[in-house]
Amino acid sequence: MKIGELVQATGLTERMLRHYEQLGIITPSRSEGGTRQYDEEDLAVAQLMRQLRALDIPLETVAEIAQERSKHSTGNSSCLSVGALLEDLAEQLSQKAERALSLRRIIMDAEKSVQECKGCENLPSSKTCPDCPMNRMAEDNPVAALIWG
Amino acid sequence: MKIGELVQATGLTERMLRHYEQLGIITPSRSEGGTRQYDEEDLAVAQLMRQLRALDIPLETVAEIAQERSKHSTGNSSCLSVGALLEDLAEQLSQKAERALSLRRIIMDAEKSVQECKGCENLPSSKTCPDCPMNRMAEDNPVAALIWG
DNA sequence: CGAACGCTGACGTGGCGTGATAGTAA
DNA sequence: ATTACTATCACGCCACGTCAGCGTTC
Repeated sequence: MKIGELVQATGLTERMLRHYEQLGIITPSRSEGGTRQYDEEDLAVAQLMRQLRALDIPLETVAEIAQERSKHSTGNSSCLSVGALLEDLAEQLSQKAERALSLRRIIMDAEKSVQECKGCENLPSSKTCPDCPMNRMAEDNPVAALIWG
Repeated sequence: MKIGELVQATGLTERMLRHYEQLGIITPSRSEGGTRQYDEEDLAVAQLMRQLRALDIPLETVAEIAQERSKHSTGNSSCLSVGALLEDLAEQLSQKAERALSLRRIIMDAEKSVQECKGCENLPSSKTCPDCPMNRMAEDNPVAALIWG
């Protein structure tokens, strides 16, 4: 498929696809005339890029992984290097997932507390609503502190 | 505590803390002379910021949450708005966690496949190692396609 | 009183794109 | 006629870094 079709299929822009190519991430073959010819694997990688970008994985990180294999002359040595890069990335993703979930808990706890202000007609601040449950919540929930600060 | 102590305690920089203040995220009191005085809640929020930034949550998103309460004159109305913002963020975090974990699976699958090249002395590419398991893997694992492309 | 620390304000930087334009080729 | 190519330059956003020049704190 040509670049326009890939744009349709992925929602990426031509600019992005060419940029990724410059970084060695997607390397389509070319027609006689120089037109990029993307295959199914290129499509899969392009879609992968959307996921990676949605997770704010830097293009450089991806580029390193994409290029590592070709820096080696044996399967054995490339396997070791590439494996290390993949493990790194997997570890980062684990941490992100963990962080996201733990933060989510904190946010939902804070939200529960916020809901208790339903129906309250006081001006919401520690001075104008001294008995508000938010006052205590802000002491041990940072998100509550953020809101209430 | 003064800004220097907060820097020690959080690993953030002075610049970041002042920036967060400009956005209304952390609002320490001031001494007579104008020096920022951070309390325990400010510390908690500063630490929260590290988590949020590690997850690439835009400062603007955090700033909106931090400032929403003060835009309302009753607990009831602020509760509704702030609650909605918190739910949004919680939802985003859920999605991030999901994405991260699903991507992690794909990466680890690819890595498993990569490990099979241990001990291989061929030049690692589809042409020079036609029977390599990577050839099949690249067809249904986008990360494998990225490496092998 | 002086060294260390803090303040504001303004400008610079790096990552990640976006867009525009121009001229050519498929 | 439409689409794609190279190349280049500018622009913009975000989250800071950096520096100058001056005020505060201990």
